[in-house]
Amino acid sequence: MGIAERKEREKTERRQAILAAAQQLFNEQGFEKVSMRNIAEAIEYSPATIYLYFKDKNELLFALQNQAFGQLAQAFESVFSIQHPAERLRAVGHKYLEFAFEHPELFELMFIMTGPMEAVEARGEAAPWASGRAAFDRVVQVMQQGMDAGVFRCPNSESAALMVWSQVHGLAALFLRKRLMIFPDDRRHALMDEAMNLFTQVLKHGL
Amino acid sequence: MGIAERKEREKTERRQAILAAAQQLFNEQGFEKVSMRNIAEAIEYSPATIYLYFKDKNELLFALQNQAFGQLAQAFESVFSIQHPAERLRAVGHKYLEFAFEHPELFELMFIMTGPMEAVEARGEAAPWASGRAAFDRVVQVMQQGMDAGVFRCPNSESAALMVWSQVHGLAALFLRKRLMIFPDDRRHALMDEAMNLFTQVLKHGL
DNA sequence: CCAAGATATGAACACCGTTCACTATATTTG
DNA sequence: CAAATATAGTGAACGGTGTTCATATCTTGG
Repeated sequence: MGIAERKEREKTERRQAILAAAQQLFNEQGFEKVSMRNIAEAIEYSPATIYLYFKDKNELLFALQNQAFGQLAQAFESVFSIQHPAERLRAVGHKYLEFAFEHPELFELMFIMTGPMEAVEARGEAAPWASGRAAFDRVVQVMQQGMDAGVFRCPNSESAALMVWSQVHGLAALFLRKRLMIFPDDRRHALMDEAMNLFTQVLKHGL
Repeated sequence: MGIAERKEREKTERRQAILAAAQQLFNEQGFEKVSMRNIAEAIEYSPATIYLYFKDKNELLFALQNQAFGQLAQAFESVFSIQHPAERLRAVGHKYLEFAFEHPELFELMFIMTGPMEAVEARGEAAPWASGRAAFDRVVQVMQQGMDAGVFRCPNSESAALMVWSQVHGLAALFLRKRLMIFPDDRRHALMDEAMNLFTQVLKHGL
């Protein structure tokens, strides 16, 4: 049945084209400009057509989010070549912030927008949101390696990873949501660097 | 000129009524249901009327945000009766998380929604966003006290406050945006507690 | 009592996500 | 090959959003 296969292939191609158009819209216009109508216009289809390939906008955002988490996990890969656990952890934090600043729209998608998570809830799978978990597991792994090497002393790699994740996420989220406007423009970045440096220092010796 | 005064008073009263209605809508229906039309309906006015008292929705949200920051700063006040700096800092973090979980809609307003910050940017004042700064300064103060007492060893109370703020904010933001769905329901809260406990532990002795 | 100013609003504009009856095309069947 | 059927796509509509503006009403100083 070569025809059925071709149809299948064409279908996923169109699905991919929709995602690509949405992705581009995200990067070039910002998440607020990503509407079903704008996406449709970009691929020269009617808005209604998108609903043949995605149940609703949340499902589309969810698919996009999964791609983004793939990219983030990819960005983490390079840190595993770093030998010392503390340096490796520091690199993970750095990669996270770097990713947030270089791809603020993907950061929105992954960590701030409610839409994709509503799709996760609507699915109600037993092991939901695998792409998010996979990215987080990279950090768990780094913590575990540090514990195994006797460098980190903590009861649980998962909670330790959550602590580190929260730290860098908090900084990135406050910045991207303009909440660091309480600081003068010229002090802002320096202050963020100081906060991060202090954190790594605290991990070593305490406050 | 008693009349002019009365007019002035009535004007601010109506402004306040609008804010109160919006506040109530926030608490009872969630931030997504707070529309100009819903607010107008609640106070039995036309939507257009609100624009006589607020330039646009962002200005209204900004006013609401300021009230929320007042409440948060208020919630921080009690920690200053705690003697030991480390315990006091721990209490600040606890208060922050408590506030986030008890008033998730106010948390949205203060730290996640883009609307209020666009109003701040539109104003372009020399010292913008004073209410946010005031709340943050409570944490700076706690850090400074710890440094003065010789308990905290860090170069700068402001960057140290930013680190602590980011830590608790990150945890609250990840939770409220449903990003902790990677954890099973029954482990979630325990894991958050562990992460917070680990952080305070790390502040003492390092990792 | 009238003119002027303050206050309020209905209707409209341009968006948004979503649905559905409908058409046009491609494929399968008789 | 023709008829029946399945697939793909869409225009128009529904109810929602923030916002603007001409119009109407009500209050007040002269």
